[in-house]
Amino acid sequence: MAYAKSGWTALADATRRTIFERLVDHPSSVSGLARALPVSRPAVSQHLRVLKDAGLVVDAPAGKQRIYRVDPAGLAALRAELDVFWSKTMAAYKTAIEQSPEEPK
Amino acid sequence: MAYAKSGWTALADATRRTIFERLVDHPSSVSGLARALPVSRPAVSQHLRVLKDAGLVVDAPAGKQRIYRVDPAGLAALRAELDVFWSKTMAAYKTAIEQSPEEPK
DNA sequence: CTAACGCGTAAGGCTAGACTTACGTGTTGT
DNA sequence: ACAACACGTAAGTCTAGCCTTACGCGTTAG
Repeated sequence: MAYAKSGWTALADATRRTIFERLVDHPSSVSGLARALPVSRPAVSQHLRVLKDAGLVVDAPAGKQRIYRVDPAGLAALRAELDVFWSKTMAAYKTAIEQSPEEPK
Repeated sequence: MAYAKSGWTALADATRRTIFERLVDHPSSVSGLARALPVSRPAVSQHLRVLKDAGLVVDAPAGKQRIYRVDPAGLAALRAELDVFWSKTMAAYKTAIEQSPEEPK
């Protein structure tokens, strides 16, 4: 399942990262988030849209409200991508100890 | 240690992510990276500056060139931050299942 | 010494996107 | 029924930042 936008892009903005961090702690409604942030409610809606498109959050209607929560699948995808970076880096780091690899090209 | 800019911001841009991915595979010079990318060499320099400020890469002079490589410490910091998200999300996910049984579809 | 290479930085143009206000839709309570 | 609430979206403004060309500094080869 391909996401509309990369999770990296979604978590790039500071405000959006704050929203995500709050959702990590506990699910919230849109206005609940907006009340705790220095931006307007529509701005929060737009941020949530980006996070949703990235697969990082899911939403469910709850009466008049709409509760957003973190989507474990999207977070896992990001984690997997980062782990590839990590393992490759560690592998290169390990081989770099005994010899000094030079890359002229 | 605090970095000038968040690693999330540094990896937000697609071009910068490509540069980082190449450095994950093997250290490179600036022009080496520029040759493989559809942007100019100064653009690569500016991207590397952002990655360096975020603590994700380190550079070392090598003759006329300047070799950039991934900094394991910066990558580990990002990984740690993501792991916090992950563990918190899993904890909330687990209690959500225990308290309210998920209805099968 | 001089020329060429590799790199970083400055200055400017231009697009992406973060934010606002205004409005429309669906839901709940009176 | 109407009114209030929660939310999403449209339209427009404005800033951040990505990319370019032009230039200056250090390093190496001839």
